[in-house]
Amino acid sequence: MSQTEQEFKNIIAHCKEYGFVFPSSEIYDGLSAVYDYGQTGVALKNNLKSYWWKSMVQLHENVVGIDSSIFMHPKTWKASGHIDGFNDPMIDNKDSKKRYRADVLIEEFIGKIEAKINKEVTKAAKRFGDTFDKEQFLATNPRALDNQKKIADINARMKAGLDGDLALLKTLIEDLEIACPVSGSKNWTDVKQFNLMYSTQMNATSGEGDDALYLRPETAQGIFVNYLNVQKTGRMKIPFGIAQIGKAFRNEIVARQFIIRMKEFEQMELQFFVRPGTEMEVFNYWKKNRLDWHKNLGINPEKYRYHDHVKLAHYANAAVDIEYKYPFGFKEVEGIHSRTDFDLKAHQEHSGKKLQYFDPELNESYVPYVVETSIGVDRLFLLVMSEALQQETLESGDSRVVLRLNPAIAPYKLAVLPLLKKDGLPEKAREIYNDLKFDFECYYEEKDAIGKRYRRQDAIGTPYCITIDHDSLEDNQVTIRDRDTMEQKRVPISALSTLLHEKTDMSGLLKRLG
RNA sequence: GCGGGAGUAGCUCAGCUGGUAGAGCGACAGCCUUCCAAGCUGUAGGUCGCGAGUUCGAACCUCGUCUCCCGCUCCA
Repeated sequence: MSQTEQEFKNIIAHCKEYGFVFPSSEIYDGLSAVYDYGQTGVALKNNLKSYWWKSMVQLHENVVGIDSSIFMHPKTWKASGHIDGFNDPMIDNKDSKKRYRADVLIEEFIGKIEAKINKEVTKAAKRFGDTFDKEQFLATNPRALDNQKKIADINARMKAGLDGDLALLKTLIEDLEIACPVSGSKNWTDVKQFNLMYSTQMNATSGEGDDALYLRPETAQGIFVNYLNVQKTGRMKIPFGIAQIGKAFRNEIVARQFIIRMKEFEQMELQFFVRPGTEMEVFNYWKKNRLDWHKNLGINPEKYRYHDHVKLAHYANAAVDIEYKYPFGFKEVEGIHSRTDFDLKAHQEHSGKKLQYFDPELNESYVPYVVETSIGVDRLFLLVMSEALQQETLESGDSRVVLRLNPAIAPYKLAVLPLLKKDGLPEKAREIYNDLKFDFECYYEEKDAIGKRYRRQDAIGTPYCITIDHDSLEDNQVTIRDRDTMEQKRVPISALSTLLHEKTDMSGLLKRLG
């Protein structure tokens, strides 16, 4: 096993052992590509979400948040293109074990016939010279006519297949004698429909038909359909943004690599509405802003890179990914897309409702352009764990495992530890705990030797431990121990609150964003 | 879905050519301890993934099945 594989396994093991992430329904052997967050995991995750939400909504006066439903009107997904784009008929070649989209195979075949026709046209054009009339040639040449008829036939049959009967697609592929580009064989499996969206139904009594509902495959559409509601009720002026954090569901054919690709996952998305023509400027703003946000967490900047999309999705005119170097290589953690007016226009058409904005400066109405930033919470979580989890060797020769989380996102801000479990130390410690718990996530622990307790806190990333000893009873001071340096110093109990606020508050992290 | 690997205590694993389960760490309770995984005593926890078969007898052999991990498409 390579070192990076080992590193990755360590992270997964650590996540489970210290209550960050568990396989879903583990007592039933787990559920593939579904995970649960445990007691420490949920705290870290909530803090990450809070960091994002505050940096978006609280720090931008022209950004507001919403929380839309997972269920949406079925037409939403028709408009967004997910019905067409997320339902693929797939076919496997039994020899090469490769999987193809059946419609793509057939379209490639059609492409070949079209190439033949074009060849004929070029040949004829050469022969006839200037007098050549392409339209007339196509309408009269027997071979060209024959090929055009073939294409029409294939298209008709493919449409019939795509509209319902998948067996027709297989027959078509067999009739056309399409071979696998890899193995060259014509040994195909049956065509199967892969629905990347999970479906359920609206009514308790029926199972199909017009009642079909989908679990949203992205949170973005919930923002688009609410764009006018928010704009009007919030009296928002372009440019403005709507932020949302929520679950999304995708039935990935291959979903793996721990929480990198899950069937149920969480997204944090901002859709930013702008005047057409200004989108690139805004795109570049968010491109920089988002990477700065990541770096501000204290993540090694060298582990980040941008990945500009060359091939753009149908809805985008610019796209960039922020990638992080996970133990198994660079992977996308966040995407920034300039989506043009694709989504709003589509919803306008499908709903029949105008989704325009009247721009008082221009004195005209238009459908705004959208710049989106979309980050996977779970990927961010794994990123942070990968970055923070460190094993270090101490001067004494011992090793310790320490989770160097930024204090603002750590599950616990401090642990309150009586040095001994007697002589009134626990009572004094409880007193301090009960005082601080209103402002900070505190962990109280009196079992085992103090060193052991320190290490346990290191493993879950608690930035500070305070220890109450006999002197504390007299002088009202405690020892505060720093997770990263392991240094200790004596501070008055009365000074703890101020010190901890300063070191662990989210506002400190946000202020550094500027 | 296909190919490859693997399922034994909370974790890491041992368990020989079949004789009804062990270690280390961890957990819990107690004792002792004045600051970095110390020591001592005790306790809990496993129908060996599940189901059949072979056998006097299966963690081990055979078949089936489930799940996880790694590769093949796409993406947050």
